[in-house]
Amino acid sequence: MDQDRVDNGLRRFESLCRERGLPLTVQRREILKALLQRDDHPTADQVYGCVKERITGLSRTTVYRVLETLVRLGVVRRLHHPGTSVRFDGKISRHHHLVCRKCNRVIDLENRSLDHLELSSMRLHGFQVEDYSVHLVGVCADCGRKSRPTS
Amino acid sequence: MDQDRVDNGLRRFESLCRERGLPLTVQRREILKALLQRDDHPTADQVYGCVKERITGLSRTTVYRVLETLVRLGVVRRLHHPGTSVRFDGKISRHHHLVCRKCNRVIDLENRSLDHLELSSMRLHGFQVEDYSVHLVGVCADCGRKSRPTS
DNA sequence: TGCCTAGATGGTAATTGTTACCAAAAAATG
DNA sequence: CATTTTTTGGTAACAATTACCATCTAGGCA
Repeated sequence: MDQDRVDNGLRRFESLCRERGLPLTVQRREILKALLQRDDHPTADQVYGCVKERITGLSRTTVYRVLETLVRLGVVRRLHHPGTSVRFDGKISRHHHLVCRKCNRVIDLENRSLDHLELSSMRLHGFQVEDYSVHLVGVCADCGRKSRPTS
Repeated sequence: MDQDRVDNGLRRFESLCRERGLPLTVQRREILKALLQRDDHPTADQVYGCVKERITGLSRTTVYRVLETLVRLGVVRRLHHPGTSVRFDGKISRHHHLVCRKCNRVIDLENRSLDHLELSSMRLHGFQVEDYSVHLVGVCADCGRKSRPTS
């Protein structure tokens, strides 16, 4: 867990709220904090699971709504894993994903050489690229170990 | 629509079925054919919608099951769009995706310069990469036009 | 060709993830 | 503080997907 990322994220969130006149609620702050403190990509339900201990009476509906708000503010990313449900990621700096086709796990990958792809010369039919990420699909270490026991 | 892709896909599917002792059913063949004939990424329900006309009494459940089987065989890809439900793609050659963050549309992008990223030097923590794709996130031509009417 | 068996299909019911709705509660503003 | 606006909580609705089981079909064999 990276305390700086947590602090910066919260600060950025607070100033964005003031800018747009959005009330700063306990729920929004705690849900964002929980996301920033994690290194994985929890589902809405997993977020609910870990935040409800800090906010008594927290509703699942609120979690969905707040996550949506945070995405709109640009402080959280929505991810679409091969598993099932939508996932959320508090890390908004450019990073890529290792996707295991066996267990469906998605692991973050930070890699400088993938961060600077040359896109300018591409014919994109009027599509304006704002960001990108590379999805590497394959077999993760755990699953690879399982399928070939001794080699 | 690319007749070669359809034919090749069906042939590959049939030999894979024989290899693994999977029965060659009408439903499997028609569902795969429908996917190969399309250029977009339909949901299970959209596949159901266009195949049920050719197979009377086709069940939605079967569509889900067959799509799963086709993915396992490797003749169809499962995609996870920002929209909601899972989508399926009969094109299994390497290609990339333009993802519009406004309308959630996903457009295929074929681009040679993205097809040969240098991955060998990467530290992947034991992850074995089999394939990859680049997701370009931004605003599609239609949505861009809407938000800035005259410029 | 017709029978047999494993495996696939159809249809309904159950489950899961997500959204709609509205009354009650909490922020912001002056 | 009082007011106004927005959010929250909770339930009900909804949509996508899966479980289950009786029926049916493809493929192998006599």
